[in-house]
Amino acid sequence: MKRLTDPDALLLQGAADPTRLAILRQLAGGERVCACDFTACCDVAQPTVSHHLKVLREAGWVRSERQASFVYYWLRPDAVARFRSIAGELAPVLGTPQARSLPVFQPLA
Amino acid sequence: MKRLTDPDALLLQGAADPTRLAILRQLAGGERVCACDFTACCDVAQPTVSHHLKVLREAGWVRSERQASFVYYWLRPDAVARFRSIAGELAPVLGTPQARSLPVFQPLA
DNA sequence: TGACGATATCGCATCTTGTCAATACCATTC
DNA sequence: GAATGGTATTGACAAGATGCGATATCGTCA
Repeated sequence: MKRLTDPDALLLQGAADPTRLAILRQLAGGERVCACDFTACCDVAQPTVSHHLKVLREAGWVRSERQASFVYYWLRPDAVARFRSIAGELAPVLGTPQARSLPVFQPLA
Repeated sequence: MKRLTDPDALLLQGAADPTRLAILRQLAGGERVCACDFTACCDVAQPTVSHHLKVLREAGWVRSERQASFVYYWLRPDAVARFRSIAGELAPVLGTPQARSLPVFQPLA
């Protein structure tokens, strides 16, 4: 398989899994979420959650911090910004109604 | 692997490859691009390009049309809109103007 | 210190993906 | 029809991804 040297592809690969996307969505509010709270929503075992969190960390999506015996995760704003930037790059027709109504990053409009 | 029943995860999976991301970027202008033009930019063999184009089509990213002996591909605006919508979902509070001045995204930093 | 709960890592089985050579398919031209 | 050039499909393989049980590690509390 081709090496994922492109950090953008790595970022996208990080989000391109149902479990990880669910994790990201649960983090989308901006608050810190305990690792123990992902096990419920994702319907996978604890080691699997831990694995996906590691993938997300290595892809640059999240940071984590230990507090007592719990580990809290939160979204990295720069990762979200990069993701929105990629979305902006791919926009061919900037005049589509959907695109205009979205609160997205528009470089130099 | 968990089934990619989530169409959003499928869309992200479609873009989560260096070759496919390069293809998408080449289509970002909005014009139709001949399949023969991807072989050069992507540094992969012709069957590989054809395979990736099929993946992109099945993920909903592109449409294609045959003209004479050439096949032209173009981006689906609704796919781009959906992608930007996902980006919007993931954005926490994240002040928009800040996104433009963020340093280069470094996953492992 | 020992027990306990939360999280990470290891090891393994299984499935999926990326790649290309060979080949088939399609449209055009001779 | 035969030849040609562009594109898609097939088949095979290596590498990677996903999942979980078992186990290790970490922090807290008694």
